[in-house]
Amino acid sequence: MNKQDMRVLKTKSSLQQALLTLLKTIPLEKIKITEICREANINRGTFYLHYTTVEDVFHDFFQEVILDLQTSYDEPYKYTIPFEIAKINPKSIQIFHHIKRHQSFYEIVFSKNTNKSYYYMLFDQIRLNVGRDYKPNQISDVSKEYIVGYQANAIIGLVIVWYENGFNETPEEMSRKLHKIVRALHTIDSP
Amino acid sequence: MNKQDMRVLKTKSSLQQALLTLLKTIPLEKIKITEICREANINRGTFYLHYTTVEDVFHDFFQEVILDLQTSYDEPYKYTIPFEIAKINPKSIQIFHHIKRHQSFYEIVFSKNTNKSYYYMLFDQIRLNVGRDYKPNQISDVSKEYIVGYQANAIIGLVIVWYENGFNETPEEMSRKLHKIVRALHTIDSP
DNA sequence: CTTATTAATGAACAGATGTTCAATAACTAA
DNA sequence: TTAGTTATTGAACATCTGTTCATTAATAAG
Repeated sequence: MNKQDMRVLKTKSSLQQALLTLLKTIPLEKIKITEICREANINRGTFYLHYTTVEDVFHDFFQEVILDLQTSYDEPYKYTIPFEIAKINPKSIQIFHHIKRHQSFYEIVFSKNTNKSYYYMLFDQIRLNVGRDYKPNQISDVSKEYIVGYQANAIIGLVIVWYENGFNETPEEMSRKLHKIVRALHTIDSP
Repeated sequence: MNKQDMRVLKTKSSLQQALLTLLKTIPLEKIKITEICREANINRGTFYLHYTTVEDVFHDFFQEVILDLQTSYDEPYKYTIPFEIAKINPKSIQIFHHIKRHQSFYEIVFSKNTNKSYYYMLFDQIRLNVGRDYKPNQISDVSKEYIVGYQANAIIGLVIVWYENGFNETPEEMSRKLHKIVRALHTIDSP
């Protein structure tokens, strides 16, 4: 399975293209290996040479989406160093633009029928970035990883509600919400 | 399919018991319908009379777990009304005790290979309770559902990190962490 | 206890999965 | 261009899925 081999590249891209075609009419979890192979004109035995499940093929795509997420997240850093989410211009929170851009992918990510691997890929990437903003000893006796996990999944919670509402709000509106919540949690109700 | 019929009850409980037995050695997503039926001495055709997938059987169990979650969540309310998470005694945050009690279930819930339906059941239940603590106009221009989604999923974020660490910390320690984070987010960094 | 109802069974089916194999075709490096 | 490597193919296999059906057995209600 030489990755340079043109035959391998061709086979993989045929399968990926076939998956995209099928995804327009069939939900991911209902797509059979047999069906992808039929659509791609690839022998079923060949499929198992490269992938083991239909989701494996989807995984390849998702890598690119995650790359775009990182680019989006890096955006505001270009202008604000150090990064403090509570003080930044909400317009520069680009994650919601990224999600809206890949809406059809994220509908799969948040669908209750697909497994959690894509959710965790998203979670990990956001944790990476939230961790970058972390200031040591922010909260005494609570380790960084828990605070980061808390904050990263909170953002995803916002996105899940957005997803449940059919992604109706604009990305700008969502950025504003996040900005307001984070600011509020830092300012209201102080003793 | 009369739900009163003893035969139905017997069949269902046989299948449920068989699932529990198999779960001790095989992960949920690898358990085949054929295997449950073999273990339960139930005809495969009968299985389809009551369930459609292996996960359907698991679902029945999970209902009971969610019930226990609600009971745990209700605990502190008995003593503190109105409920304010930032001011409550961390010992009375019972959710982590609940999860530790059902650790083997939650290992399935958070496994990256199972689908998101159990995650969402947990999320919904926590949202229900976070929503109960909600004070109107907490954050202007951000609707309740988004704030609740944010906070509920944040708590789950904490649990995911706990899960990743093999549930090593005690429930008391986790309650303390949540308490500290919530308090900190309400008190530090105020202008 | 009897009877009408209905759940469970076993058998059968087409289709999908996961895997293996020798034969063939396509590719790379020389 | 050629020779050697290796990906792809098609065929075959056992197993699992999803569904249907007449037959049998268990149950609830009178």
